Amino acid sequence: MAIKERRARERAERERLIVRAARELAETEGWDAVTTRRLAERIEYSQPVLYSHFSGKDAIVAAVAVEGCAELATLLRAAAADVADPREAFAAVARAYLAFAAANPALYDAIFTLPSTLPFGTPEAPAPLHAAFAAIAEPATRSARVTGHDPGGYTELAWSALHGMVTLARTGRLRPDLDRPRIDAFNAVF
Amino acid sequence: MAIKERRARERAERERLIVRAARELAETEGWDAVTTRRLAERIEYSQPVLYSHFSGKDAIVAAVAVEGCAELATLLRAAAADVADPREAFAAVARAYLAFAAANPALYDAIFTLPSTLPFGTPEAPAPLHAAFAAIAEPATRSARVTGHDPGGYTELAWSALHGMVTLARTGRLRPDLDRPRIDAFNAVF
DNA sequence: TCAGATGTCTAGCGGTGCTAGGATTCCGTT
DNA sequence: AACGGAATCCTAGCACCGCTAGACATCTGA
Repeated sequence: MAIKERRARERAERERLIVRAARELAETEGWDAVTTRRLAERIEYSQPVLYSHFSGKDAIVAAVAVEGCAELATLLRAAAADVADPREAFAAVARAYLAFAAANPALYDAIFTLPSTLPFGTPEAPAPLHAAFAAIAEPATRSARVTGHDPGGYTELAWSALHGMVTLARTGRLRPDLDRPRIDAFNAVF
Repeated sequence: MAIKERRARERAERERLIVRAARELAETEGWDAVTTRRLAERIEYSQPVLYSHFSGKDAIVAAVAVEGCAELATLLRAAAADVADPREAFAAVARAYLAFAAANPALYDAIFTLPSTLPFGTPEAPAPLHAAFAAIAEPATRSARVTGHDPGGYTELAWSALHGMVTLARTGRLRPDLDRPRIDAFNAVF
């Protein structure tokens, strides 16, 4: 029965290969360049193989997104780890969030902007999704308590502001020379 | 030479027809449903006719976006018109902004989220774009003066928050039951 | 050794944005 | 009134997309 195990191992390995290839291709040439044909060529298999691992292209993007969520969660947690003051901790998380988005634009898109079928608010969402949201929500909630705001609304508002900055800046709708003042305003306001 | 004028008039009329058809189709079935074939069928011409008016599909979307910008600008100006207090005026603008996005999701996408080739920050941007931004920026700046923040950063941050709320809510990433607290937090913070 | 399960590929479907080239209609001139 | 040329429009097709049916090879276990 060891043969079956080896097979399963090889399958899992190939699945990781697909996700990695999709991510790399997206990061270097953008998601538009991630087609099933190019992906298949990249992993040196034919197209249909992709569909034996994932239900479709969306599922591949979703897999990349989940992977990215896990990384984002650890990054945000690390940013907040050694900061005692709640507002300073949240500011550090915000900085880390923006840095992540700037460093991994395609990954960020996979998680937050591409029309995904990922169930976000629901309990059956993959664990990394919850982890990433918690890594934002917990520092935000602590900051809300200090500033005396409703934690839920405050958290989602702050997250919206971060997400809005990322997406508007990416499409050239925000002035780059206002990057600093914008973040200063964020820290002043939240 | 009146013939040439009539021709030009008919051409302009057909161009408006294309933009209107694209907008209606997008609003009823989403931008994915707006294909050049369906658009051509809708205006009762063949596909290539579209390309005699616009350089490509992107240009059609951009035309819809410009049209939407003009409407958004007038809406926002109307919202701020009769409110004396700067912070209350800005809150009214924010409400109008969110209402516009909720009422015209496809139009909002055309303006703010679809990968557009519209030159946003630059001076050569179409007038409606400047008008729409000004309709946000002016009340925001007045509010910033009252609250003692840097106008530029404050304006772009507030806009980012609004835009983030719209896009995250649309993709099911924000909890609908927190809609009110979120807006309350916005009003408390900005 | 051999039937059957498993895995993979080739070929193709209906769709996309976009365009070349021919047909048709209309215009200004003789 | 008739004609040559310009303007207009459509048919047909390109290369690409996501996705899948069915043939082919390979490997497994009796």
